[in-house]
Amino acid sequence: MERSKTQPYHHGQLREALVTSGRALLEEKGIRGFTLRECARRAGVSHAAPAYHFASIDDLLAELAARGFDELAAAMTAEADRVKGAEDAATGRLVGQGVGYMAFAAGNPALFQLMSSREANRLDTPALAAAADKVRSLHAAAVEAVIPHASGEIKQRMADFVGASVHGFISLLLDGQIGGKDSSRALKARGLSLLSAMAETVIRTGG
Amino acid sequence: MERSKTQPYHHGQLREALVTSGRALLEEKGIRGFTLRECARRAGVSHAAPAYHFASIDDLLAELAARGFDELAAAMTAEADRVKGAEDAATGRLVGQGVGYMAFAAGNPALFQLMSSREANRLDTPALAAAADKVRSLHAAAVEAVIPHASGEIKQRMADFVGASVHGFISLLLDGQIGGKDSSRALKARGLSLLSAMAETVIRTGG
DNA sequence: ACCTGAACACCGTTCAAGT
DNA sequence: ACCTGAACACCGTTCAAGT
Repeated sequence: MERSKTQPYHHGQLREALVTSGRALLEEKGIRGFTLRECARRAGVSHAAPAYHFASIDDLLAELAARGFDELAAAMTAEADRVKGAEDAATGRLVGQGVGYMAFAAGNPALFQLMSSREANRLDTPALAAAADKVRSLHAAAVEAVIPHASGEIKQRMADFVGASVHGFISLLLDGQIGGKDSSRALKARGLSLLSAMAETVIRTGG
Repeated sequence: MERSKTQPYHHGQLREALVTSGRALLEEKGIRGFTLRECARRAGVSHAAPAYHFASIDDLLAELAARGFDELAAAMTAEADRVKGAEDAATGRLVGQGVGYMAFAAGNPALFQLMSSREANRLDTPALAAAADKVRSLHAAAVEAVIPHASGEIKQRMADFVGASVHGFISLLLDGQIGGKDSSRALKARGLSLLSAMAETVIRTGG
């Protein structure tokens, strides 16, 4: 196979290129349509090339999931920072993080589903575990700030509650099990309504 | 290929046999390890045989998901009936349905994940849509009974809330994102605690 | 009508060989 | 060190042929 100067034998950035093409492919085709050979094709290399950078297809998926959790945590923090200055700062952050969580999931539905799948969890690389943990601690910290004087047990149960409400709502929405024919605006309102009911429960239970 | 009398050329019950072997395979290997050829193998037929009963592998998965929703609805109803006679009957049913939901998911994790996946939703057969709708209406009916005098909007939002809390908690638990090292008993307690906080929120918001 | 076996175009992974 | 091309054992789907 002949090669031009713009297509050297060594790619140089193949790992990153595979992550990029993989992420796009995941959103296009979904988890069941995701193939390593197509990732390689889009990165312009042979189907055997990825093996040097990823031990297996699951290894690439784990990397995508880990980066997804990093982005999710960043989206939560960014949205919480954006809305600070509302009535109660702590409650604002709790709700803001929920908004950031939902916005990330809505913008990256297939990646989010991968992150929420048992297969992603099964092959837990340290990077994946650490990234997922970051998201949990953000929820816990926001709850802590809202109900600082509650018992540890109450705090943990409210963290469960917050994580479950936020994750459950956006998951059901993306699966099409909530609000089939509602407009995007109406769905956002339903999401915000849920987050505010959630925040009230935290305040009432822990205060 | 020679054939004994116990292995006739025509299977007779192949559709049901494929559903049975498919469901077992799904739980064993997970969604990514699920193959039509292995289903056929376990049912004792050639790999081409399933094509007569299911148009594609997605068609079989849709059937598994639809039956899963039927079972899920039955599990919710059964558990709600079992606990009736508690303090408040309506609240007991609301919580009981949540317990039934979580128990089904915990007992059939891979099937539950399939039911909660975008791919299951994408190829929406009428049977699948109807079965999924049943679960939603059970949540809605339980909320209705707890807060009969609330507005339609409040009722819908509380139904969102109930669906999200229950689904989110068990999903995060099965993904390993909640209570990694907790015992089974401790996890059940956390689930019940979440359900009771959820019920209180419904009563307070809608009453 | 229902099922088989061969065929086709895929797939993940491995590995000698190339650069 | 990084990548290729061939090879292997799979896979979903199709289709002529068998019962």
